[in-house]
Amino acid sequence: MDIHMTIKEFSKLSGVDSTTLRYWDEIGVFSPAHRSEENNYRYYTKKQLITLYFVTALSELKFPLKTIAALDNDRNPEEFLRLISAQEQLLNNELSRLRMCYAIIHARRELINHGQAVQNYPRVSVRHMEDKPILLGPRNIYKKGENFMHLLPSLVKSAKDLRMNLSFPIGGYYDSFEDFLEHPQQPFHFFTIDPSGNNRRKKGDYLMGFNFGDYGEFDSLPEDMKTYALENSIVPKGAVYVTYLYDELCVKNPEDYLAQVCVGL
Amino acid sequence: MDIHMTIKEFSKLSGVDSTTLRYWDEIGVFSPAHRSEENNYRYYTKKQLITLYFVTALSELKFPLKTIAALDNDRNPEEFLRLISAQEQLLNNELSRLRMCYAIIHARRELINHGQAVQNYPRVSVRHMEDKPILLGPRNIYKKGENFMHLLPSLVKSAKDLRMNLSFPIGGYYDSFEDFLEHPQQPFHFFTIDPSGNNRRKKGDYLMGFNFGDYGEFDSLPEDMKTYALENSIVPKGAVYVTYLYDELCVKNPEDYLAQVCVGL
DNA sequence: TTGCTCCTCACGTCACGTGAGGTGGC
DNA sequence: TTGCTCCTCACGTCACGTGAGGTGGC
Repeated sequence: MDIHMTIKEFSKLSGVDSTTLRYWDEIGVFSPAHRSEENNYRYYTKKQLITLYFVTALSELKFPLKTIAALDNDRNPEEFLRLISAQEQLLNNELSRLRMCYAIIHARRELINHGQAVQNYPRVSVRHMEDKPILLGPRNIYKKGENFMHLLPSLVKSAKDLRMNLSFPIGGYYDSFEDFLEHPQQPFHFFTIDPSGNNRRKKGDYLMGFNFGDYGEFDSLPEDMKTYALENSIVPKGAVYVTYLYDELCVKNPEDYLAQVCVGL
Repeated sequence: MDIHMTIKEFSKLSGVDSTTLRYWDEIGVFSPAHRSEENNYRYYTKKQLITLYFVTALSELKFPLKTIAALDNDRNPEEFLRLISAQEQLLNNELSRLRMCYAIIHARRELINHGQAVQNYPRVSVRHMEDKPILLGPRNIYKKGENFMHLLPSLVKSAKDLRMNLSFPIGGYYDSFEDFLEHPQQPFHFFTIDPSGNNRRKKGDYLMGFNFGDYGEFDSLPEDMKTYALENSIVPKGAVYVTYLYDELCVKNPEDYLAQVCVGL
C-alpha cells in the first residue's frame, strides 16, 4: 500500500538531493525500493525514509560511505560500538583542530584590529596593557653573524617537541631593554601568541613604540624609545616583547609590516 | 648567504610533504626561491620558512588555496579582516555541526550500551530511570487505518520547522498506558533523544518492558505489561516512552531490533 | 506538441597521494 | 656502476555537482 515516489518527490520529501540519491544508489549504500524495467526509473517508498535517515545519520557522522555500504551486510551491536568509538576519536581530533583554528583566527584578528587602532598613536608612548598568555620557545643561541632568521630552522624543530603551533602569530622576546638596543635582531626567545600558552606578558604599563618595516628592521625606533625614556625620566626594567600587528598575512610589502615594541616598566 | 635546499631537505625541515610543496608550486601559492635552468630542480631557502608558515596557517584555517594565491597579489588589513570574518563564520558552522555529530554519537552509544546491559533483565519489571532530555515532535493525527509509518513524511516536514535533527534516535510517546495498549502503532508524538531538547522524560520509577521486533511490533509485550501491573498491584498513571535500543544502525534483521517500553508510575 | 522529468555518461571539484617512466648527481 | 633524488605526467581519491544528449509521460 506504500505509494511509489519518483526520485524528485522523494528528494523533496527527504531533503536529500536527487543527485545524491543517484550516487548513493550507484555505490550501493541506499537504493530505491523499486526500479522500472521499462525506463529504469527509480521509485522510493515512505518506509524508506527510515533507512534513508539511517544513512544520512551515518554520513553526517562522517562515516565513509563505503563503510556504511559494508555495514549493510553484517552488523551487530559490538561491531557498531567499535566503529562508533573509532569515529568518536576522529571527531575529537577534528574538534580540537577546529578549536585551534579558531584561536588562531582570533589572535590574528586581535592583532590587526589593534594595528588599526594604533594608527593614530604617537611613535613612542607609555601605554597600559592587559595580561596576555604567550608560549615561549627555547632560548636562542646565536653564532657569530647570525640573526633570528638563521634560527628559524631550529625553531621549527623545537616547535614540534614543544607542541608549539607556529600558525599563531610569532613574536620576539628580549630579557631587557638594553639587550634589545644592543642586538635588536637577536631576540632571546621566539614566542607565539597562543591563548593556551603557559607564559605571560604581564598586565601593566609599557614603553611602547611602533615601526613600519620588514621583520627585524626597526630603523630609528630603538633610539627613539631610548630618547623618550630619558626625556621622561623613565627607567625600563622589564622584558621586551616585539610583535607584528601587520605582517605577511595582511600586507604584501615588507615595508608595510607593522612592529610593536613593548618594554616593561 | 641563504643556502639553497632541495625539496626533500626543505620538506624535512618544514614538515610539509614534498608532494604538497610541488602542488603548491603548481597552483602558485608557494613557489621555490630558485629553479635550476638545467634540470628544473626546485631550491628553497630558510627565509621561505616564514612564507611557508603563512601559507600553512591559512590552509589550516581552511582557506581555499586559490584564495591564498589571490591574496598574494593584493592584500590589506581591511580585506584580510573581511576574509577572516567569513572564515570564522564557516568555522563556527563546522564547529556546531561537529558538536551535533558528537551528541548524536553519544546518544547512540548510550542506547546500545543500555541494550547490552538489558539483556539479562526480565521481559517486564519496575526500574528507576534518571531524568532524560528529549525533543517532542508535533501531535500526530491519524486517519483511518494509518499508523506511525504513514506520518513519517509529515515528521520530516515539521522536523525542518522545529529544527529537530532526525539523526538522533527517534522514539514514540503516548499520553497514557491505555493509549499504548489500545493503539501501540499510533504514538501521539515522535520524539528525538536530543540532549538539547526542551522536554524531558522525568526521573522516577517506570514499568519497563522489552521486545525484539520491527518498529511498532510489540508482540505480546503490551499484554505482558498489563498482566504484570495487575499481579503487582501497580497502577501506571504516567506517559509511555518507546525507544529502540537496537535499531537499523546496529543490527540488520528487523527481528533483532530491541524496543524498550517505559510507562511512568 | 509542449514542458517537465527521468535516465546515463562524462567530466569537474579540491588538495593532494601514488605510481610510471625517465633523468641527474655523486 | 649503484643507489638515491629529482622531474613530469597521468590517474586515483571522495562525495558529490554540472552539464550534454537522449528518452518517457501527461
